[in-house]
Amino acid sequence: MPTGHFTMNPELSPLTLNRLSVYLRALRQVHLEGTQRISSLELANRFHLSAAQIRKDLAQFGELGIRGVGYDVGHLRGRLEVVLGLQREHLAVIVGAGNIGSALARFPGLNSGNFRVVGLFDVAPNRIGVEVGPLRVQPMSELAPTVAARQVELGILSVPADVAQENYEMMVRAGIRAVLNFAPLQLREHDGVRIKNVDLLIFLEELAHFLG
Amino acid sequence: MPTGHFTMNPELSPLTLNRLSVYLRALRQVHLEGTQRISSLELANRFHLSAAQIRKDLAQFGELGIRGVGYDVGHLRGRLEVVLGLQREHLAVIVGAGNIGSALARFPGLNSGNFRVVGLFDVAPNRIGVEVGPLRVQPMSELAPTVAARQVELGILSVPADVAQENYEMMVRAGIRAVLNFAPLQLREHDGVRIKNVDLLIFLEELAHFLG
DNA sequence: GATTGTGAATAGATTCACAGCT
DNA sequence: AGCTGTGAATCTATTCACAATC
Repeated sequence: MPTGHFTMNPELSPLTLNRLSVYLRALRQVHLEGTQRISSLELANRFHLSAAQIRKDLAQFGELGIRGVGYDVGHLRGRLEVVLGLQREHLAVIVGAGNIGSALARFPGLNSGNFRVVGLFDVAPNRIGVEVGPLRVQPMSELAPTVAARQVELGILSVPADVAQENYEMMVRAGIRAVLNFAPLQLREHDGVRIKNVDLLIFLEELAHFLG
Repeated sequence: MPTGHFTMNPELSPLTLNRLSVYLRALRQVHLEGTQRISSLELANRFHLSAAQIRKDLAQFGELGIRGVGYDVGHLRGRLEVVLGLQREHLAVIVGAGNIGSALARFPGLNSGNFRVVGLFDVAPNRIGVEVGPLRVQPMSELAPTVAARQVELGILSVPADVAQENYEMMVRAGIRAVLNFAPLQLREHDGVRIKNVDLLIFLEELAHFLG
């Protein structure tokens, strides 16, 4: 299987990227069950996806499947992990030790496999030092040193909206490379420091629309 | 019928719906600042949106703006609130009083304005009765009575993946109308009980892709 | 003069359907 | 015989550009 080309990102659309994550999750489950091979149709049926779309999505990374047979689960899984940048562990810090930040610090999903939270920061003096799951809340002054020392790539921003922009800027200056933003506002993005917004109210509002 | 046409949902696409929420948030902010009128261009510039798209999105609800002038902020805001089903308060319950569920129960954003959490449920006997913000954790047996008595419409599902489907089914049977799902799996959706998935790991995976 | 609302143009995403491998 | 990979067709979304309106 010639895997020479496409080491450069072929500029995936957000929709495709999202689906690749879904495929990866499905493949990991199938892999755990011991299945060696799976066809696009089986995958589609089991996980309510579109077989044609699975093939189109995957085909852009070369010929990953075997015609007449299907996909090798382990191989495809590995390939998607590389595409999604999950072949190694990524370190993250959380800024904002309120409800959401503290919950995330304790959330096992964020501390197993591909991601690990190595710091939890807050401005409030009365929060500093408090133990939250495996972490202790640290003052903001320790953000930049931590990021530099441990080569932290990801920042999780869980502060109130009115201080979110300045906290984002601090993350940028500290050397963070990408930010997951829980504050309900549109941050002004700095070059090279990508933002992914997670706005719980917007999710609820979308549901509310269907309630009429 | 007070507002004539389009009381029936004109079947908005998820992308449009998402943007309408963003517009509403922007308008609320502008409204608070006391601004009476705003043009699509001003809105676009301030919030990094596309003016043409704002106009196209809004135009499907009739002629909401005034040519040569712009949009009346208060009127447009009200209109979007109706479209998004936010003209009244929606009650919600949380099933799963773990990290995420407890954080959401305490999250002020979910308890002000258009949404109110009126119940927090869990199976674990040692969690029952624990105070979490304004709520006490209740046993699952009280879910259906609560939903029925208070006409709860929204369910927030924050349980582990392996019990998510059965807890979703319980919500459906209890009479919940729409579910925000934090469990990392694809639920089998029942007719009329819409699901919105919020998968934190998928968000991180999308960011990881850009870290290479 | 300014700004909306909109048809036409463009770009993008999904589905179809089948040639080409195994 | 079965399933992938893919060009063509379709569907959807976005942007353009300007006539209609204030």
